[in-house]
Amino acid sequence: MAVKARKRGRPAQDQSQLTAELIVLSARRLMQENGKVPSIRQVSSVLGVDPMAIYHYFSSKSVLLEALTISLIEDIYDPKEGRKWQDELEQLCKSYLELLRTHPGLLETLLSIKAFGPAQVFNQRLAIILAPLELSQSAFTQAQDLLVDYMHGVALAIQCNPDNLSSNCIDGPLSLIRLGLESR
Amino acid sequence: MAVKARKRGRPAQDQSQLTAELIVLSARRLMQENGKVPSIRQVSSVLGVDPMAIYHYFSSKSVLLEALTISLIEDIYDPKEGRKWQDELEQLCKSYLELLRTHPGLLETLLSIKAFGPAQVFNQRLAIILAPLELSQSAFTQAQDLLVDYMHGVALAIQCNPDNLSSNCIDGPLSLIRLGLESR
DNA sequence: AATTAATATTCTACAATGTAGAATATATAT
DNA sequence: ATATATATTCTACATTGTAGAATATTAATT
Repeated sequence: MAVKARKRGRPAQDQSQLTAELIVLSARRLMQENGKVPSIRQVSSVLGVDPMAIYHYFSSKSVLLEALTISLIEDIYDPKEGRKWQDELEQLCKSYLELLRTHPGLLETLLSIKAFGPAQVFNQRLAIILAPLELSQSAFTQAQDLLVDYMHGVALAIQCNPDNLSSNCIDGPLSLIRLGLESR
Repeated sequence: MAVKARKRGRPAQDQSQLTAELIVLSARRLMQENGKVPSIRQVSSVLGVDPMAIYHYFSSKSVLLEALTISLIEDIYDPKEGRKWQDELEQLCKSYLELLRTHPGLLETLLSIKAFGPAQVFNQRLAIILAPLELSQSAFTQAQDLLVDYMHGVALAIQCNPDNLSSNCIDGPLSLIRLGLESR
């Protein structure tokens, strides 16, 4: 039997309602399954709904992708007090990378976000981790800029070469950065 | 008067002939003018030719973009002997960035290229520049991996935020990397 | 010179995509 | 009871990459 086609117009209360969260969740799952940004039609299809229904909740696809991207924040490693900053740094970086690796195609969205997104959270937590080093303002900013852009570069490389590259490829470069930081 | 529509079939000898180079050149110019990867139809339009004519020279759009990307190699800074490695490094990085900044949308193509592309040239010239430092094999690879991926990350950031960012944003991070290298 | 094959091109057409705008059915407010 | 707001489907369009066929010119073969 075919899935019963929904009627036109606002659905009755017993009918399942669409929500922004549901849409983001479906898009996110599709993204992880297929390794790429899904089309609006694909998202609407798994929700059993007309493509245009999505636009009641998100004014455009890029707005939906922004919401999706912001929802990834919760998966970023949250540093604990009183551990070696070197280890914390590695964990933060790898969780961030893992996030981007498992959600390919979001980099450009992420970098275009004006609001408080994953990149800002990364920077914020990086600040906490590097605090014990008591770097000068400028030295800290240098490290921050270097690290976050390096992460994005690696994420892109992994995205374009998923088979040859893993998150471990940052180990060497990270140790070089640590060296630079320690010699301040 | 309208541009006289070309006849179907192979053109006579006096007619201007299409070439792979001409196509790449047109695509490249369009890319710089419009700040994004052109559609096949746009390219064919400035060449006064049917879209499908392009496919006689390139089997797919991505193959054309690869050719375009490889043609950018000639714009990468070629380091001179006997200068300070720090200055040469900066020049190499900035020329590479400039290249990517003026040809937005090629990053993914660039990173997918199996053949000898701009990224390989960057790495090669980096090796020449860093030679005087006499780094260990592993230290050198670390620096190489860090730098090239950092460049790509910055390029992406600039691409997503062309108004707020310039090539100078690498100055701080570069000095941190130099510090790491000098302490080897 | 005649015929055949290769080459360079246009033409037609299709599927996928984002999304504008209208129609419609239900819920809520007045 | 009526009007307005809300949530949805329907229809339609422009853009894009590109497959496949038709066609005109050139080059190779007989």
